[in-house]
Amino acid sequence: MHQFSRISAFADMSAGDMAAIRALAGPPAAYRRGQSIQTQGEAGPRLFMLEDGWVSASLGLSDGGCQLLKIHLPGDIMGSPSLPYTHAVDSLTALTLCRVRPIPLNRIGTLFAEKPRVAAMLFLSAQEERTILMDRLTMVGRLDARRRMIAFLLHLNDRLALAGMGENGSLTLPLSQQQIGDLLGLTPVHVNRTLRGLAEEGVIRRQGRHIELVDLAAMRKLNILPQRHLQFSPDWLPESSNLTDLPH
Amino acid sequence: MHQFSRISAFADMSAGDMAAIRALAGPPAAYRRGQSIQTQGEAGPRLFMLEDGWVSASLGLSDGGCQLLKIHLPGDIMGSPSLPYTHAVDSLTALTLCRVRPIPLNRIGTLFAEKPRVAAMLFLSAQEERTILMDRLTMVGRLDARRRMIAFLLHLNDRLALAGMGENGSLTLPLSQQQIGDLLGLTPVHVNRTLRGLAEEGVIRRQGRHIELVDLAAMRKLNILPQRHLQFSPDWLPESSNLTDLPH
DNA sequence: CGTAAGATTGACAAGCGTCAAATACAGTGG
DNA sequence: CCACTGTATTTGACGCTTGTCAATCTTACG
Repeated sequence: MHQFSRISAFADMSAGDMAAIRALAGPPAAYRRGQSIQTQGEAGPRLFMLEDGWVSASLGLSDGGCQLLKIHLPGDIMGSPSLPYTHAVDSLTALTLCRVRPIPLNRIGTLFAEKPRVAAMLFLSAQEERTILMDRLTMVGRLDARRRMIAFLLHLNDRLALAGMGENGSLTLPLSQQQIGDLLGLTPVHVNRTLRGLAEEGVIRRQGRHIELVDLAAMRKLNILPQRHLQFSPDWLPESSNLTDLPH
Repeated sequence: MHQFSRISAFADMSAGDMAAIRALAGPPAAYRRGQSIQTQGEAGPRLFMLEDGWVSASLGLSDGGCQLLKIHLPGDIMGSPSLPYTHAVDSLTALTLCRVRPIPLNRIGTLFAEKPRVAAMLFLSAQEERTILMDRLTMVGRLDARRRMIAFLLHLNDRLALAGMGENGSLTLPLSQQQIGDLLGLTPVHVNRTLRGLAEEGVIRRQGRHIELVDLAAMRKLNILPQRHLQFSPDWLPESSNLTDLPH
């Protein structure tokens, strides 16, 4: 009940629809910080639901480089980009101690057959992720380091707030500066410089990996990316099938 | 018949499934080069199928910057990233004279209700686009200008080859160097320098906007991004509903 | 207490952006 | 057919953001 109220992607879903998604997943497995859940290139895509903790999705390059593609928070479905491929396209790594539930692929098939409305919302969720990546691409392609950092901190802050994790304007990252660099397309050294700069200007305060966004309003004004407004239950969605739609 | 044999995303679809997608779209409208099909921020998402010509999807920044998100080729569905939102997230602009067919949204709803297999392939198609964006993000975040250009040229060459448009190793871009820069996260000046460099090294040959990839093998060796292998009809997909599944 | 990983800092180099001017090119109207 | 005009391409000079290298310091943890 608790962690599913904070799935941003499914914010608009009915209790029954949420139960349908939740029912897909198997029993949870635990991973320690740094442990690999899925390795890029491994055969056969797998699906997961993140029950608790933080997970990174990343793409490794043959020259040793690494790009962090997404920070997964509880409630996220992980592994879906690999579904149309023969091998896993990204690596999933536990950023904190976390619990992960596998989702058997054939249940996705029956979901499409039996619960068209939930399937459509899964489709919409994929499109939302696509838009988030479009924003990320724009951020890395057209913004300088300072603006990238601000956009990143704001985005994560909003996601955490929406998920009910941690108070607004205050976050503790389970990421090294190396990893923040891999996320933003910067070197760890420059991440450090950028953070120091923001702190010296008084835009943020920090101690260790804890960061406080001092002047949220000023930061939002510096954020060039357009605002997005979710409308997650459009009127063209198919009706709920009323068979197994009741919670519990 | 013709242009649908070149939809990479639906390469594995049965004739019946293809017909189901095709049947969604309305009559085509024509757009001249530079004309806007959809404007970022406009109310109410719309869906399109590109019948003929090239279209760019782009995201404008409030400081005047612009990021090209995707080059759409014939057969592509356009506008889907905006579906979960109240307003269009990207702009669609004709790069060449092109024909575009609108897809009424409610038909997507009935598609999910009546053709679960086709709906699932639509879902897979969204995941494929997501993976392509993940590759783009990695490219812009971790590769220098030279490698970005090579990866771009290779990617486009492969897409065109797969679509049966133009011979392998030879392409004519309907993009200005400004637009290539917006695609790769570079300035037009640096795009020019990079292209000149590649030409001087003999990796490519060019006259105007026509580019020949002289040494495809060498270029592929320089391409750091991992290769992807589509498996677009996994065994967990739901069965075709056998009502209107026959071609014609 | 010792060790390893991460954070911080400085000096330096380089890739890319910025500015500006020159050239080529396409479309238009006379 | 040609001058005219705006747009895209090309090129050079210069500067700044960011990357690279390397040393030091801090922190976490066994």
